[in-house]
Amino acid sequence: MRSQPDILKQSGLSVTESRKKILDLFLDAEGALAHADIEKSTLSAFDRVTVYRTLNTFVEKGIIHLIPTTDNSVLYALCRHNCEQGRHHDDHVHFICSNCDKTICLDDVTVPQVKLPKNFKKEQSAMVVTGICEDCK
Amino acid sequence: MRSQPDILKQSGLSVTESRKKILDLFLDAEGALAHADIEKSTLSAFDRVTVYRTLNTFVEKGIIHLIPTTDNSVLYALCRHNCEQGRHHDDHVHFICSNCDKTICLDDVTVPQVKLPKNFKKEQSAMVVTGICEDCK
DNA sequence: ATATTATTTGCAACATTATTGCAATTAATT
DNA sequence: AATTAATTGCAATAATGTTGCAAATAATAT
Repeated sequence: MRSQPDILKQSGLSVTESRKKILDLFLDAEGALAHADIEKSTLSAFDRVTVYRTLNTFVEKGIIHLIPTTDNSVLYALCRHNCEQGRHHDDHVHFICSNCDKTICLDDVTVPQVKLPKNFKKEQSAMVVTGICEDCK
Repeated sequence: MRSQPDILKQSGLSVTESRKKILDLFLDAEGALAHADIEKSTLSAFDRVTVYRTLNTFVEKGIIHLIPTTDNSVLYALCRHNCEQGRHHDDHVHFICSNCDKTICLDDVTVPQVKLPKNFKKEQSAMVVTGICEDCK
């Protein structure tokens, strides 16, 4: 298993306290994290701005990916598979539990292909399923 | 074709200027609208707060539905099919053009079923495809 | 190991987006 | 037309996100 310094170096990033700590949170998290979760977990050890910048950097480098939501929130989750900068192999379904509100990456459930109307060209597709997760059942 | 007063009355809502106007915008729109679009289109005829409240009310009543996005934006689109309060038959794929940024409801493309892991219970599912739309091709 | 260079961080200020209470207005009901 | 109920606008507040710049830290070269 790769350590945070490895992951950071592989992405060409300086290894800093905040990046290590935030990456740790993702490695430990079962599901997705929001900016607010990270601020809470780090007990404001870092400035809000640092958290924003770190998350953006991680997305750019393909360490984490964005998850679609229907409210005005931004959710991030680790790219478990081999994502590269820019091109994500983020082809799994996301599950949002309507009871505990956790967002879980269903890494083994692949987003199915759909046939688009003529003259539409697909780049990426994402799928979000809401319902009751295994823990809340 | 139903007029805005009909739609509003059927949902048990008072017929007001702002609701008629905002509903009109959705009826005319080809795709999805954001709060900002509505403020722009109404040229600030209504207070921002009214727009927020109207959109929330429309979602509650099943007149419009939310579309998942990966940025911190909230997108709304008309429920073309027979949505009821609470239960949406919002089973079509949404397409976001990465060139013109428009969001289009692909009413004829149904969200495919996926098999969830054991102990997950599905309620709703949504799918968003990004790419180049027919107009930008 | 230390000095230099490059990168990152924190602070302050600002911008945008969203929410709440309450009085005034408008719509629905009698 | 009068009464009641619902909606709106305003003001204040909260939450969320961005930018410039100096100080601090990490990476690199000596």
